[in-house]
Amino acid sequence: MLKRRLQAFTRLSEDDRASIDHLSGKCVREWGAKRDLIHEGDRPRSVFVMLEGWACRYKQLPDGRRQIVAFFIPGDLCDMEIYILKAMDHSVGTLTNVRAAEISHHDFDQLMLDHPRITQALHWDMLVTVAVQREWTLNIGQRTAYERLAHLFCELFMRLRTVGLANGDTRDFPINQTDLGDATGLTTVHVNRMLQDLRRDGLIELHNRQLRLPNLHSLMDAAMFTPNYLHLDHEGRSIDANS
Amino acid sequence: MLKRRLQAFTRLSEDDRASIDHLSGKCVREWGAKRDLIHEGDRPRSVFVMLEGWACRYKQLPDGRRQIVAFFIPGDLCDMEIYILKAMDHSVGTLTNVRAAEISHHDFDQLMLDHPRITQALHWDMLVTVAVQREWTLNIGQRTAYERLAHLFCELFMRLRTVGLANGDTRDFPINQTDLGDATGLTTVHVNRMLQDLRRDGLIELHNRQLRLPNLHSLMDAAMFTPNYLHLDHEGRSIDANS
DNA sequence: CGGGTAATTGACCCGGGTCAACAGCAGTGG
DNA sequence: CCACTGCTGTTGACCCGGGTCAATTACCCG
Repeated sequence: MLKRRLQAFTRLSEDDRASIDHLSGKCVREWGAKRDLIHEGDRPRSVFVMLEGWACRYKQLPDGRRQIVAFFIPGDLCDMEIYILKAMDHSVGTLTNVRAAEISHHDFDQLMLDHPRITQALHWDMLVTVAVQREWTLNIGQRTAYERLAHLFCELFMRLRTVGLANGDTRDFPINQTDLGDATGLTTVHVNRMLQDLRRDGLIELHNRQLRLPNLHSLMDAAMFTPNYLHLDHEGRSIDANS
Repeated sequence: MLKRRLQAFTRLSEDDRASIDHLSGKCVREWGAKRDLIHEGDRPRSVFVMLEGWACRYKQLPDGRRQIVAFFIPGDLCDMEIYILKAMDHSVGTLTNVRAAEISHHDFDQLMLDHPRITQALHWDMLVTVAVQREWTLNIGQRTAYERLAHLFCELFMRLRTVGLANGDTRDFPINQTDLGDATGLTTVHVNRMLQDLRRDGLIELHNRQLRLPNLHSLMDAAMFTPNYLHLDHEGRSIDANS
């Protein structure tokens, strides 16, 4: 999956891909839902490559208010960068059961030294991560509740496709309404109501942890979504319309 | 200023500092207030080092709603990273008159090649930028209007200090209420009212583009501000209480 | 069948938005 | 020196998107 994700940016050699596979299989661990992989204040340790399940970065205020600031889906890297820093400024927690590969800093550094194209792809990955964070700031700061949710669905829909977790116009989407609320700065109750509106308008279908977007174009319009900030317009990109 | 900022992270050699000074003086340009240095959709060009004045990154929705996603103050770098990407996903505009040094990618790459400590410091800078972006997401997503503004003041207050733009407990603060609103996801009217509340509570004094924080500790409490996400706890950090 | 999590609903409320007018003040030109 | 313009800050009246609280329903899953 990581392979797949990086190849959205650049072509990797056989050798590059083999190295990624090797590291991704070296130390695989599992977590249940709602566990912390690492907590704010901890010293950053290893790098994780998400293999299965969903996780998130989140921050919390002293009184308990919680903001999810990013979602991790399979193929995503957690915190590769952070290891220069002394302490985590946020937590990473699972949302579902998660399988992930833990990679030591040493192995990770070595990977980058040996594979310049991977290094470049990782740099791209970091830039995209920041771009997404900026888009979230816009999303929460300016869009209405209805638009925010629509936008989030568009984004995740596209991201899931680029790592191959696509099935026509539907995707596994194992996120509950509380987490959607924490990600969009809304309450569960209001998320529920807006989902109903989105359903009524024929823009989403969401049952049994399955998300179907029957009319992606209209949804994008409603969300004022443009995929430019995901920066998928690169040589290695596999352009396959809807799979 | 850039020097100063990077030295918050690591000690630079005489030579490092000289090179930064050299590049920062090489091609200095000026802009009036409310001009765009670069606009969403443009191909990223050079790197800018802010020398004087304030600028911001912002994004806009098709209907005109505008979100400032970051402030640039002297010493900040704009878009050093972006040049791998094909098109800007946001704009950079001035808020006041601005003087900045424009550095070509070539010169910039060369600087990094020749000065590993600078490279590392720039990497740190990028990580801090993302961390700030995450904090903004939390700020807008979870804090109330009053808290949001309080938090913004704390953050900028500290950042201004680390680049030496400090004068006891007061700082130049040339930002109008509209921009404060665009940065916090609030309307001008409401910003105005919350500023009045903050003044009434003795937490801020803001006249004539001068910000004084007579009781920083209480303001931080009110904002639930912790400076951890600025990651200033490094070897090179100049620990000077309040200057 | 029981217990736990997630989704849904209704009644009510409030933080913050909207709209529109007005005041203060610096700059500019006559 | 003054009228004019434009920007920024301020105020008041009113409204609405979204929050709060609390109860209820639908699902799992063992």
